[in-house]
Amino acid sequence: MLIELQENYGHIFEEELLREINQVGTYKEIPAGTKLIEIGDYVRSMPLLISGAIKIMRDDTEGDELLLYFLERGDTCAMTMACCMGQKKSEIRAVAEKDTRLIMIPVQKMEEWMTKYQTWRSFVLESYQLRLNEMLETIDTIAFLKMDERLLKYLRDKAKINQDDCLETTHQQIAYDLHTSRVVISRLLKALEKEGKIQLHRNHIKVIDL
Amino acid sequence: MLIELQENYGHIFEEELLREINQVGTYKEIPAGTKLIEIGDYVRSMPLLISGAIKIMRDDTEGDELLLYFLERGDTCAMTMACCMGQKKSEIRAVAEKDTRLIMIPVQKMEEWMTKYQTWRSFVLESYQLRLNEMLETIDTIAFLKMDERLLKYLRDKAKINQDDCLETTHQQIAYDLHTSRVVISRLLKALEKEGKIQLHRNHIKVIDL
DNA sequence: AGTGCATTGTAACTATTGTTACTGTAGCCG
DNA sequence: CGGCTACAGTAACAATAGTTACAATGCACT
Repeated sequence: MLIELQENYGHIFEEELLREINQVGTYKEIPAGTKLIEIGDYVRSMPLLISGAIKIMRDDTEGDELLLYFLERGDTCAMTMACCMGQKKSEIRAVAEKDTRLIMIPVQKMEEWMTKYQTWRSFVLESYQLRLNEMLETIDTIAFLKMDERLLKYLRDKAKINQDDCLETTHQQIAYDLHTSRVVISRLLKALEKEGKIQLHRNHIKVIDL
Repeated sequence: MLIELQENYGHIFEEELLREINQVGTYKEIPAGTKLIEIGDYVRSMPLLISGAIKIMRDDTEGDELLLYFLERGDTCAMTMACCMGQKKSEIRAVAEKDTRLIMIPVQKMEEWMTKYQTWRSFVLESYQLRLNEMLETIDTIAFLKMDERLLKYLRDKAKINQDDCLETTHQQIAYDLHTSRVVISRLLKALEKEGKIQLHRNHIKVIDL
């Protein structure tokens, strides 16, 4: 674990903090599709991502859901921090988008380090800033874009996160992420295929030119 | 200024910090309607609200705009902090919703205090958490609610913020805040009036029962 | 090979929201 | 007073998104 820590966080944390993380953190390998946090969960530790990607979703009580953003290597979940510190229930759902490796840090430590390490403070603050900006971008997307543009952006983002032109997903899954219906997605995907931007197959979509 | 500081922030900040704020902060009275921050501005100080309310808007380059949330007494603007710390341009626009009194703190101090005062650290972190949750609520609203429900929520929020059943605004202004067209708002307001929930007048709306 | 299920394609229709266009009216100002 | 402007009411229509219903196809499993 120490080597992976060095590689991914060596440039931002000092030696001593890295050693502490190594001591109290729990290394985990998460297979794609695993649910990490459910809405209403009490969260007692925060993740530091080593590799892979995590999808953060918002759900409401009616079964509506919506993709908020992805977390990647070097990211942590500001929402989770907010929950930990505030002793609140989680407002979001987290699902591994790909096979993911991460280190879990217990809440107590993360508060302790806030006083102890300048670099940790900066990291936490910067994470909040990043997340606020991601949330802004999400708001832009749903407020200002039409469904066809949102779908395009979704496909682009997904291809980038997975570093793969071939997206393994179903129309229904996309519909859930964008909070619309399967039929609408099928319709728009078909239009994109006719424009030559993608190729549709069962259970996967090949990105040609977005 | 010290008295107002005591009243509004006395219970969260220690004496010494209050004195420092009193020294370096600039007290300002802002009349309703004043534009505080425009998108693209470089921000070099953060506000601590004493009284009144500030409306935070998101704009894009096409002239689209959308109300994000209101700031009230005891609040500060996490977006602004994010800008200050990151030396970035503002992503949002801030306009005084009512006559507002606030204290402006220069960036350098706010960073210095992060190391020096435990209470300041907590305040900053808590502000980020509050703002993240406001953003989540905003996302819920635009993603899951229809325009008539969004309008209802808007009227409720506005009445609460202004502590007044009589909202001084125009249909066009509401349309801007909700990012839709004036005609749509007029239509929906008329429906609410028929349901007996509001009374429409020129330049103001009387809230009866929401 | 045949059954069953998940996935996709498509048509037809409805609902919601956005647009255009025109009218009326209140209030301000010369 | 007359004219200007901002605000509000409304109809008619267009565009977008959501819904229902059903057919077709691919794949896993027996």
